[in-house]
Amino acid sequence: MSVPSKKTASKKEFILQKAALMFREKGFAATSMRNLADSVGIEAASLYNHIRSKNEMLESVCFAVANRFNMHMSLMEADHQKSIVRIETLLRFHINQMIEHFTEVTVSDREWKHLKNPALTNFHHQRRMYRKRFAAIIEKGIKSGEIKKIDAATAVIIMLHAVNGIESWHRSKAKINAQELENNMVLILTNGLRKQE
Amino acid sequence: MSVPSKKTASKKEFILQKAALMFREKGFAATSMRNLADSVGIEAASLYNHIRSKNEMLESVCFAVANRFNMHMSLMEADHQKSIVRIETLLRFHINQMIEHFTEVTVSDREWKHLKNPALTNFHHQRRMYRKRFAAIIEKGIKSGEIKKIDAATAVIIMLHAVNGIESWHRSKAKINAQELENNMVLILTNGLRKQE
DNA sequence: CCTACCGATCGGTAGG
DNA sequence: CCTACCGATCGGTAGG
Repeated sequence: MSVPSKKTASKKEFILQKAALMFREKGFAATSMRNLADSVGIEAASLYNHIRSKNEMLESVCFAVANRFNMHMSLMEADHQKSIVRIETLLRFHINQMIEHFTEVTVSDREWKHLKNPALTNFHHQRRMYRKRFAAIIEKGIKSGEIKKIDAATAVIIMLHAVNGIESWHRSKAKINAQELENNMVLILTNGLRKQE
Repeated sequence: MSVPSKKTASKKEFILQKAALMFREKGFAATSMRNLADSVGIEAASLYNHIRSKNEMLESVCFAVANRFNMHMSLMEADHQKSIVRIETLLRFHINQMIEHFTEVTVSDREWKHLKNPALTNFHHQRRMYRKRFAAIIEKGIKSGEIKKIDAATAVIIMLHAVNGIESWHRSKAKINAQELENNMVLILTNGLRKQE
């Protein structure tokens, strides 16, 4: 049968999950199809009944993540809010995505450079566009006087990278809960560390 | 001659520089000794007259970086200053290291998981200790009332990861200069985004 | 989903 | 610093 049954469809999902886990733990290049097959419980050759190539799996992960962020950005742009509220909403979305889809988001962020063209160029372009849209929101807040006069592009890269710190939180033992983490991050990034007199 | 001459010593440095560049661009696992040999201009086998193994080169890079950060932390602990000043000094040091030693610092941060034991355990331990010392400085500032009551561990991971954003700045075309970047980062991270009324 | 296998490439060594 | 080569492993295919 060339039409995939429900069973093979979910098996493909299972393989993609395992692949994402290994890509995060060992990196894309250091993950072999034989490693992956072992963790799935089949022979390496059998993987190719479900997926086309190692690279196709990376594409699945990266674009699934990119789509979610782009969708959210479009939603936010349509709903008119004060800039400071939008920035806080964006931050909270990034934090939530990092917690709820930890493996996928981390793989997408760290391993996308191993994509091949045309996926590589496409992904890179989406990434730059997303940051431009983020910077535009901050610039609007500067013009309206809600936000300090800072370099918007610098603010964006700080926000986006700071959120990656959740990786350390994720692995930590004595950790605060997710809600506290979120509130602490938003507070530090929007209001800073220094106590106001 | 078993004693290396000045010439072979500097050739080793040259190889290590090229290796660091490739580790950053393609990742450690995706860099082959033949790739590296090509960029150095010799045969792959000849590399082994200068270095012992691929992994040894990664160790050189990672521990050179770790040593610099640990040294600076010890210097700071000896020089008594207000917490907020210390945090700002730490931040500026991280930013400067990221700019001045961009390749090495990035490789150390992103590829250290490919180290083998005992180097892996050693490096991991140094990393955790560094973050603890950083957190202790923040906690002292909270107790003295200079710093907001936030989770110190969260503040540390935000700072350390935010600084990695310099990678994006480094690749950017229309970029602000290094001093502006530093000042913007320190301002945003210590005083936040929101304009005070 | 498996056995059997492909050509390519890997890190590294022997010997000069 | 090179030629020649090692065993191991890579992503992927043929054929059932």
